[in-house]
Amino acid sequence: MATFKSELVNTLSKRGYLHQCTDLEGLDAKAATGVITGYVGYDATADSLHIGNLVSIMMLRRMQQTGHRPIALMGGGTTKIGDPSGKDETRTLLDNAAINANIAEIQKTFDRFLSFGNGKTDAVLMNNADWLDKLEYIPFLRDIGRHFTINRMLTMDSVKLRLEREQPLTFLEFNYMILQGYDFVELYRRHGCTLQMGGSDQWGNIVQGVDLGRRLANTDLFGFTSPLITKSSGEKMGKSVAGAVWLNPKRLAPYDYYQFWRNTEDADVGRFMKLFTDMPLDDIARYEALQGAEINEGKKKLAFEATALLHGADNATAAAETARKTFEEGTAGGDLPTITATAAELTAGVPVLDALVKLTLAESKSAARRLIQGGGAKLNDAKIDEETALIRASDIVNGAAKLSAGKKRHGLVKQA
RNA sequence: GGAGGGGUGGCCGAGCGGUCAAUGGCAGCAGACUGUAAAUCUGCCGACUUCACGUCUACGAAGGUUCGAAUCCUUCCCCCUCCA
Repeated sequence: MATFKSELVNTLSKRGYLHQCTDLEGLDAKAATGVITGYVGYDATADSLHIGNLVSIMMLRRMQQTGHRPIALMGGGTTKIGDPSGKDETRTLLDNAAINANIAEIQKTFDRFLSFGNGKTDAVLMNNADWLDKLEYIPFLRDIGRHFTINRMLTMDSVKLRLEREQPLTFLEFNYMILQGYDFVELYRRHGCTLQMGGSDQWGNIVQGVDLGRRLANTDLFGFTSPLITKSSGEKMGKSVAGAVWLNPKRLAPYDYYQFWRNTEDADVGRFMKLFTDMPLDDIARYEALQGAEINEGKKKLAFEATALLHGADNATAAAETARKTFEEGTAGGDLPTITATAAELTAGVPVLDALVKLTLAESKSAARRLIQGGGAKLNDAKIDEETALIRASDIVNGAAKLSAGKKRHGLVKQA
């Protein structure tokens, strides 16, 4: 692997973030001699970012770690349009209040990965609604629209694929890339931002911004994309036993986040350590050398480090301890989902079916029945054979009865 | 505006008067094997309950024909292609 002059490009390259760059040598040279301001844009369509955003968040973190200034750009304005990339359907549009509420939540996530402030390398959070909302149609068309040709836009994957698949693409969405390109120039003007990063699916949009910078501001901007991170088995990342892998703890508990990483495929451990933790490369190399069941040690380390970054070391420790008790001791860890029952309810017996549903171990009572019929439900690690089984006071051992759906999903029933 | 084609369960996609809650694939859940891995094999996979080939809700929407429709007819909505 080539060695670069700048710590930034070196790090990005060695840790596996590099997919494409508009001018890698140019970026490297610039980063070697001064502070670069770079940004990544994020949708505000939900109140939480998810695992798919994490690579780019880490890229911003790497920028700061190597002495540069990251900008997290919230798409308060572009969210009102909807990015057509990779989608066949027009997104539901959100109103201002919902978007702003989402941004407030997402900001908390960035606080964990970046240090914000007014210093030279302090991170900045921007919202493109600040300039996009004020745009006037005719002046915008004349100043910006003139630099975009339909011919070119039609060749962009986001547009081309939609058209090839004979799916409708509204004019509204067609404008998305123009606005994203304009964002880049706006950030350049306001903050001297010269680098836009993103996932490989953003390449087209990013290049448009780089071009626009040349035409509009006569300056050289840089674009940098990361590869699409998939599991070694070829699947997309992004499912935990609890559903989507959200970064907001309100949506996904630290314990479940830990478990997501704990269940990483063997072949991915080293790669994910480089991307998603701050572990030194030589440390990672030692874990990569492990074989067979020993790889589990690497997965624990990965899970701990990744969880500690997002949720703090305390939460990571608690999650690791719960996982250890649950899977290695076979007892019940404190971080598992919990419901309570009164003494009277326990005397009468709490139906297992209800408890499974309440603990979200089953989606419905019917699903709970099927789970039991399929032999996947356990009470205190003993298979439940009867759908009518009850949880009684005598099932509460050490303060809780453990209900399980399969080997990995557990919940506790405690006495109120 | 004209002429064709199409809207089916989370997705893709069969069905084209009964045996259809609807073939198949993907995704998902569980079991076996394991190392809380992958691969593989097996079962489940609309909801509800008294678990039973029971009830309810479903094949764009609303009506109609029929003993009986996702399948036929009418009107409406939406999408695609070609023409103007």
